[in-house]
Amino acid sequence: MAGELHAEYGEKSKEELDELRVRVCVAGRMMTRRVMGKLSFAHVQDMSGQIQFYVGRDNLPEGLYGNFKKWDIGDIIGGEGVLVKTDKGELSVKLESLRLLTKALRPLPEKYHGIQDQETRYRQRYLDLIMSDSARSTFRTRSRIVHYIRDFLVARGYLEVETPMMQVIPGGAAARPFTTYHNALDMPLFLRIAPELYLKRLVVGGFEKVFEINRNFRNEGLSTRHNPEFTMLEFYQAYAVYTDLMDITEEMLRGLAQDVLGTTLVQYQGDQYDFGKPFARMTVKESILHFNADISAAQLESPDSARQIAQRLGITLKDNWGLGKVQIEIFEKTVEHRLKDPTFITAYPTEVSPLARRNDLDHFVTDRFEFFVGGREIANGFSELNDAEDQAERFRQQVVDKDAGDEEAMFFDEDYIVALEHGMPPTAGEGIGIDRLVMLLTDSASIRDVLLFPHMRPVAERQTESKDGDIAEPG
RNA sequence: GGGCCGUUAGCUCAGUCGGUAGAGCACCGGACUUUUAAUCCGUUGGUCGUAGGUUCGACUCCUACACGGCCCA
Repeated sequence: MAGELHAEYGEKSKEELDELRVRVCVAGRMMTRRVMGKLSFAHVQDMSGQIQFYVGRDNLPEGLYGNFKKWDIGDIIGGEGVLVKTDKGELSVKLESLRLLTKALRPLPEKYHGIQDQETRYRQRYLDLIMSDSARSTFRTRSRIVHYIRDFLVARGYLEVETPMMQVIPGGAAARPFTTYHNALDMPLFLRIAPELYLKRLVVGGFEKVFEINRNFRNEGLSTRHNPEFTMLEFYQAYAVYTDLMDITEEMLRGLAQDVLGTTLVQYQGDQYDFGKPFARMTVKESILHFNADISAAQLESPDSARQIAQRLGITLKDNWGLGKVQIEIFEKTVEHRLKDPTFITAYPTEVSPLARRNDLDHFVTDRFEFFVGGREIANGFSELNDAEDQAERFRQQVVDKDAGDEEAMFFDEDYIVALEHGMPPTAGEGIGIDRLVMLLTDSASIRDVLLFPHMRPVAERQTESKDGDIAEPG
């Protein structure tokens, strides 16, 4: 592999290499070619990097050099020869044999500027990967992030599991699902919006530490932060509370940044966030007061004045919204985008947390947190609601909201209630959006830059596609 | 859903006041035994996103639509 050759022999001098006579065999895509009569140079790229081929006519079998000159940039070629240093000091393979392995029928993008068109980069990702170091690097980093998280959890005794992607009742989040249909069973099915309720069934079953890294599907618009399918980590731990998960999250993200970036200083879109320092922690209410000097605690706790504040902020209120929902709207409007440094926000209203356990001292809020960095939500976790009767009541409220027109409200999941009735130990669980985490750690502005194949609207059908004789033009 | 910007050769981009389209790279032919976006000479390459409209004449002006990007909800 090209990269390995550079690592092992890159520092050797011309003379040392001549003495060693290292024979190598390298294959890859021809990225550049410089023909100077009877001698040519070409760069060949494989997964590990590039290496230069030194192609001399007189070193190759009769006639081969003439063929080589006919091949194109983009062709896949394989060569065998000895390692040398050129006069300019570049490690190269002085070829003694050379083969065309795969012919490229279409040319590569322009070599100097690369692909400038975002659309081409997304629609033809293979070209982006051929041409762009930074694209390759982003997806390597993504893989490394997922591996780190998996190792981190497995090392702490969590069991990796897979739960249904197709669900009879989509649950575990507030979102519109995709629907599909099972012909043999003659019934509708939903692509999952979250694995949460299944993972908690596993905790009921005695798998006390479980996690899943997999795709969720939400039927929403597309944006620089939203793709219809995206990757989520969810993990659950019995006999833990939400503050335990905050500690684990902090440890994991700090170690992750160190592993992936080599530092705990995260550079994102011109800003820098220090994952080495303890993460800030404050409640929803505290954060609203902190960022809104003109709002008092008393105003925030009175339904009437809270609604007035929301209206003043331009929030369109709905009649069935309670105080908790109004507070969260104020939070999202005035606080969320300002949470630049790593921050845990806690004490989310029960009204907007239908799966979270109520706080023992204040039933208005739950033992829940969300984690923010760079003004974006990265994680959401809480002590799980394991009281079957309370959960049933919360589902009933969701159904009321759904009937009132809230398409993101949850369904009543009777089967899940039955599971809870069998007894779920006190448990804390958390979800982390992998794509947003990858964006953060790869300094990517759009979620499309961290998805190999982001969802794109199909290009319009070409009318000129079939021109074989369906319309007879007068000759 | 709203606003702004973009769509011209395979790729990256120019295109003046409305007068039938240019460059570099790639491709094709030629020269060249130490190049690094190699260089030099020559050639080839176009439904100007789509459909209408205005005009003697539209890449250019107008309208609608498609796709994409960014911002906002």
